[in-house]
Amino acid sequence: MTPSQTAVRPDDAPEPTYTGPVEDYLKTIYELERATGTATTTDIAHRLAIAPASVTGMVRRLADQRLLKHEPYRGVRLTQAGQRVALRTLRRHRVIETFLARVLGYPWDAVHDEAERLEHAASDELVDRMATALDEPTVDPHGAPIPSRDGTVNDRRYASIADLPLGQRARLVCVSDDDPARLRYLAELGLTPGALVVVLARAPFEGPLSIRVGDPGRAADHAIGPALARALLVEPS
Amino acid sequence: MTPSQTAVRPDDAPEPTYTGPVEDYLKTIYELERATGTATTTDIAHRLAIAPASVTGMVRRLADQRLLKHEPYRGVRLTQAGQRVALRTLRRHRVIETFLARVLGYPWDAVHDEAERLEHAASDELVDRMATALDEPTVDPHGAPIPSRDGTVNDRRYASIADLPLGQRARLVCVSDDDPARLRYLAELGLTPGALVVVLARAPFEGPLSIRVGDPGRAADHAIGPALARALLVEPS
DNA sequence: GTGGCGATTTAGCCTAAACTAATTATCATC
DNA sequence: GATGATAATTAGTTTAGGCTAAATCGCCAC
Ligand SMILES: [Mn+2]
Ligand SMILES: [Mn+2]
Ligand SMILES: [Mn+2]
Ligand SMILES: [Mn+2]
Repeated sequence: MTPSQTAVRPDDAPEPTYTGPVEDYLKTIYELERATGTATTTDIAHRLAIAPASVTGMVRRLADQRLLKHEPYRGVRLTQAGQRVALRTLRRHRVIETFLARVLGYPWDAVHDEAERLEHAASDELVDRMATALDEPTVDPHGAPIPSRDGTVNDRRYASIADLPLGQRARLVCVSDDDPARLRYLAELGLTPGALVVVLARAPFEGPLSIRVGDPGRAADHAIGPALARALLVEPS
Repeated sequence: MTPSQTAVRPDDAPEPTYTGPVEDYLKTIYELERATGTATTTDIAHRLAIAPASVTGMVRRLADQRLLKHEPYRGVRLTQAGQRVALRTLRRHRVIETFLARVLGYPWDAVHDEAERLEHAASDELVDRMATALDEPTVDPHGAPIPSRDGTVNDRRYASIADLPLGQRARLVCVSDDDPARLRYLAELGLTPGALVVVLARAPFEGPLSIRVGDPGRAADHAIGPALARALLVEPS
């Protein structure tokens, strides 16, 4: 667990405020860049559920504000300034999710949608107070790392359970959080962060995986599809 | 303390969602109507810190949506539907203020600005969870009544300390919440909801009031201006 | 009743952020 | 090296919610 610097703040200028849509674009681009190297127009459009032409328009505005660089027909890359805004928004989102789950008893499949709106309305002051009340949490309810106040984040890459060698014991680290129904299903299977998992068998041709979930004695076996498997990140143990 | 019906919900239709600006207009109009009978263009503009011409435009849109009736050059009145939205927003605002103060330790002069934004992003679900966690509070940190889930509110009128007879003992019920500096000053003077107050003297020609604040033994005397006095609501006791 | 003045509305403009339809660029394939 | 298929951009439109400047209304004083 080596937290590594991914963005620095160059000075103490009072960070300007951005609109909700702008924060969501930057957050999405940050995650796409991290996942696939560069963020393309279509990917961004798909994630935000808007038309590709709309993305082109917003990307031009964000480039004007030096929040990203746009290579037409190629993709976009966040600047340091853009990354800073993205990480601040990601911190808000994840601190809020954690607060809703731990303090207000929200089920883990309901926190994401609520946080998706609150992240744009909550002040840094509020988010910091929540973080303090939670004793400075480092991961959100789905296992995603929470960036620190000063914009550093644990950006360690984990393997997906889809790539885990047969028989290798591992801990579930993180699950993707955007589909409530999927999250409810995962909880039913005991697939929450920290759970012990082993892959028993993997069927060929994009077939299902047989997995054993849970600590010895209370383990249960399940079969999951390859798409679901790719959304589960694990750490061998 | 007789809670009286100020709005009813006619059916169980899923209340549509409104934009932040719309909610703020309706909330402001509700309060102006309550305070002065009718809400005028200039009053609304002044409260929301926007140009009167902008208010005329928005009022037309709100009238189109049957949220209020507009008599040109005369003023506006909320419809039942408009009142319902106003009270729901007011409930959110006040529950959020109370939560910030009691659970997260916010000072009472900082909760209003934060709630002014969060009230538009928080779901009813979240607000109800906050209210439950607070054991269904009935007043916010400034003493204003919190509308219930079903849209009823204690709309009892209180006298201002400016109108209190000399020597009459009274309890401070509610202070206006929009000026942080004023709130900090009131706290310094011990003028928080529940405080015992007596008017000792009142200078003529809009002069200052001499008041005694606090329970016998720990009481202190202060002089306050008439404008400040009008912002302090009391209940004789 | 007429003037004047403050309150209000109208007219015209702007920005953000979305859309659809049409055009253009890139790239793999023949 | 020409050709589609796919991705991306451009062009033009829409809606919400602001703005300023100009016109108009309501009402009080004379
Ligand atoms: Mn989330
Ligand atoms: Mn969001
Ligand atoms: Mn308030
Ligand atoms: Mn507000």
